[in-house]
Amino acid sequence: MKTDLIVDNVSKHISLTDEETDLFLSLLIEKKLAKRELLHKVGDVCRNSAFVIEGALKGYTIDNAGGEHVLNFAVADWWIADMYSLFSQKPGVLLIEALADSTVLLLSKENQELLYKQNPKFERFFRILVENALVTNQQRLLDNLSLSAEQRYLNFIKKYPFVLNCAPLHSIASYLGITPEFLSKIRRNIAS
Amino acid sequence: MKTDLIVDNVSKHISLTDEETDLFLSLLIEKKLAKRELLHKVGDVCRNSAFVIEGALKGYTIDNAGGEHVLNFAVADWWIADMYSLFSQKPGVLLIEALADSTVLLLSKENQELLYKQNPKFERFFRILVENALVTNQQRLLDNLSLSAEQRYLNFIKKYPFVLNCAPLHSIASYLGITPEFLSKIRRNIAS
DNA sequence: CGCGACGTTGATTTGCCTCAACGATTGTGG
DNA sequence: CCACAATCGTTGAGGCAAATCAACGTCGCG
Repeated sequence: MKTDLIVDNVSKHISLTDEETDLFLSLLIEKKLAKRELLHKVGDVCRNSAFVIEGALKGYTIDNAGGEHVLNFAVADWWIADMYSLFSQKPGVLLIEALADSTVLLLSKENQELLYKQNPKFERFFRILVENALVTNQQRLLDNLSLSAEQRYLNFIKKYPFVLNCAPLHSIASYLGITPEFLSKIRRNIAS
Repeated sequence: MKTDLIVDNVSKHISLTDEETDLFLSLLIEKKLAKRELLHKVGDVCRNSAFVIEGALKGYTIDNAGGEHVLNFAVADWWIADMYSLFSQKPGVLLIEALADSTVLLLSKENQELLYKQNPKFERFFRILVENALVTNQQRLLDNLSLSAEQRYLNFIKKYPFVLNCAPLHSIASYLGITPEFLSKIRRNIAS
């Protein structure tokens, strides 16, 4: 199991002894996903956080009219889950799907709670993780309220250039809150 | 100092002994704000979380064109801060302003860190607080991506009816991502 | 090979914005 | 306690950003 990435990820916010690292790693399960495979679907209770080792995923909803709305992407070194469902243990509202063949490490809700009990450091780590996610989300909300579609797209490719390589354009359009057709027109304008 | 409200708020997520409650309360500072007074402004480093005892506040940005964009409201029993600045201790991006004469309890960043060190329960409490804020934010993002302005307004008055009483309509319009004029027209349609 | 997913283009429509103007409140200095 | 200004909510006319609809070429894949 490739564990360097996740150990580094955790070590960015808390420092672990060798024993703590071993405990943490012992609670993870590796899972491979084929392109288009679902990690989570609407109505299921989300039992795991997923840390991406390789590949890419998207979290999204489907509205009454069948339209897809992308809440987030996740690539290597990112965490993803249906957080509403994970935190509340109620049926989830998201689909989480692999955009390419991917490998993730799963940490179950029970093991996460176990970590919290065993060592407050882990509670600290996940607090910081969620804090950062919240700030990123707030900034995205403000961007959606204040910027044009073209400015949002330019922000996006500056902030997440690597996502351009693994996510189809219509998913990026959905993430930005516009139609694929309009994104196509934006890209034409920028190119010229 | 009126402390029942905040003790209840904390007790929703963790259970405290009398000593822990006393410690927590001893770290709070009461602050009164007049209508239009700022709790935080752009460029300042945010040094406190604020818990609202009475009144109402809004957190917002001002764009290059002078337009106001409301990120969030806070009424009694809610927490508010420039979270980007609070977490990173870098200069903030938000204005936080009292919509009416208000009373808040301030918990400084240092005291918050002190609580974390003294007792992991508090780290747990704030983790859960941020988790809930994140989920609410994600839902709002999805609503903005998938619903019409009218549907967002109807959602808003259903979810936060009490905010209608204390926030001016142009701030609510800004929160919803529309102009005051258009909100006015939506309200006319709904009334008929 | 043939089908479905993807990205693009053009024509048309629409949800929401801009601008300008108007009463009704609120609040504030003289 | 009044006069005047500022804020607030609303209305209508006109405009624009982005959606919708329909069509087409390309590619990867079963």
